[in-house]
Amino acid sequence: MVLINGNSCLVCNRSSDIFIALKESEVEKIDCNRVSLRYKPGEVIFKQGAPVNFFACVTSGLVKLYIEHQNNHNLIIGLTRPVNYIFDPGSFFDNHHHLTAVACEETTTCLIDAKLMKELIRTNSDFAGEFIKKISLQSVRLFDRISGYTQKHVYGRVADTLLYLYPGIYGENPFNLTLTRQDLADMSGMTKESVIRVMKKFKDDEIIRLEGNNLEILDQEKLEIISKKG
Amino acid sequence: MVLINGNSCLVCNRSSDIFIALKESEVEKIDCNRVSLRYKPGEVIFKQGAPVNFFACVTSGLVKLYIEHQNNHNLIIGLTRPVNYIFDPGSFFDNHHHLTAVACEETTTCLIDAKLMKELIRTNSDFAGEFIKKISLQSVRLFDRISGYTQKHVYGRVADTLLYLYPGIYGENPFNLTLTRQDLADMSGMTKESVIRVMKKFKDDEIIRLEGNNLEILDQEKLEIISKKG
DNA sequence: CGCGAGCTTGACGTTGTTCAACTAGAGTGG
DNA sequence: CCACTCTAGTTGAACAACGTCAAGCTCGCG
Repeated sequence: MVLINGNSCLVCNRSSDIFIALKESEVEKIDCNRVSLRYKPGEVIFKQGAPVNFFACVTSGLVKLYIEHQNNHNLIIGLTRPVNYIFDPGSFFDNHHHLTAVACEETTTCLIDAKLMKELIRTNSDFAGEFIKKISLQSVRLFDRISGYTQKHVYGRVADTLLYLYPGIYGENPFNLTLTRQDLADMSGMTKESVIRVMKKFKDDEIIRLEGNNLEILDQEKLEIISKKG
Repeated sequence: MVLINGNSCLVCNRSSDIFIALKESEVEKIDCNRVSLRYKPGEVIFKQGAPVNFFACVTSGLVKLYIEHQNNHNLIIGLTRPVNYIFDPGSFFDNHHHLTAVACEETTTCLIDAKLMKELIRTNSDFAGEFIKKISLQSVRLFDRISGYTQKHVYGRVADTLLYLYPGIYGENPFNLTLTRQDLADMSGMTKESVIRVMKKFKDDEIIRLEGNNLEILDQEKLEIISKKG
């Protein structure tokens, strides 16, 4: 990873939306206590179990957040696209990460000293409110996704994952899939072989078009039906 | 449900621990804006999809929180024992419940006007901080449980559930199981038939003692091994 | 050119669901 | 006080879904 501290937070058009709750003097404080870094695909931003030293704000690229499991079977609980802070609930709970964050593409993040963020939360209740909203949003999304893990069959789960990818993560429709098949499996709670088989079925049924890593959702409506039916 | 408004919050020994962040005048405000109700087993406290009108604090009994699913297959994401607020992230996100809360035993709750709570969060940043901590704690617990849903086999999942019940939910060891087999299934992401079969195996292996709804954990250590191994 | 990582495919076996039948106990009404 | 109904729990058999394993493929890179 490479240090690339650029513009001040005050003029950065990549600043997070939770900053609206901050006064200019507070943003300046953040500017003085941040580091901007560049990560290559596969590089770890923070690791489950490690103490929380900073808050990371993704300013470009794509980051996967997952729970590590013994036998290489991780569970990806979400992806973070710019511009967004990575909200690991462990930051507030026991000061240890409960998630691992890894760059999936060439990614840049701003790291901000955790003590400063916590102080701002303690002193600025509007900012605290924004934080509560963000954490809640993440929980709600998690609810939506996990209810599928146990209840739905593989087709429904892959459909869920594809609908999460577009339009949520990749904004355009054919898009270049920067996640591996294993990542898709870890997002859906299944094996990569099953992902491949389901995707092949979707391709045969002309629900998607897939060539290598170029993926196009052809029939979003049908995907939604499959997602609902399980 | 029956109205049973009792003592003032100021002298109630059942007040939630997040109240430590409140000034006396703020607690008094809450006291004026609350209702205490009694629920019978099976009664709904709030329902997924409904607007958030109040915050519920469980003062006695046991409450299950679940995500509703089409075909009667719910997913219980947690249980709430007194004295604790029920933290539905929807309260902060879009003002609609994303969970259903149902009493499992004879249960009493204090309902507090949502507007007041939100105002206190907005004006008292210590209180907001306590809220963030609570929501985070809930998320972390959820992480621990959901990672098991997709990765573990039925034995590991039931072991998880039993270890969550004791000592977390039922404080004493033999205990009277007030949850149904279906509830255990909904907590473990499986069918009630499978729960019964697994529990029978545990019984045969003398890991638990089970007579009707009287359950004793005989070998907690072995349960932990099964939980880890999956 | 050869190596390795990621992807794909097929055969096979296990796990856990489904379905159906049966039991036990609690509540109800004659 | 006894039939009745209803719900929760239990058991067994059959089947399908999905994971496992093993082999082969593709493509980028040294």
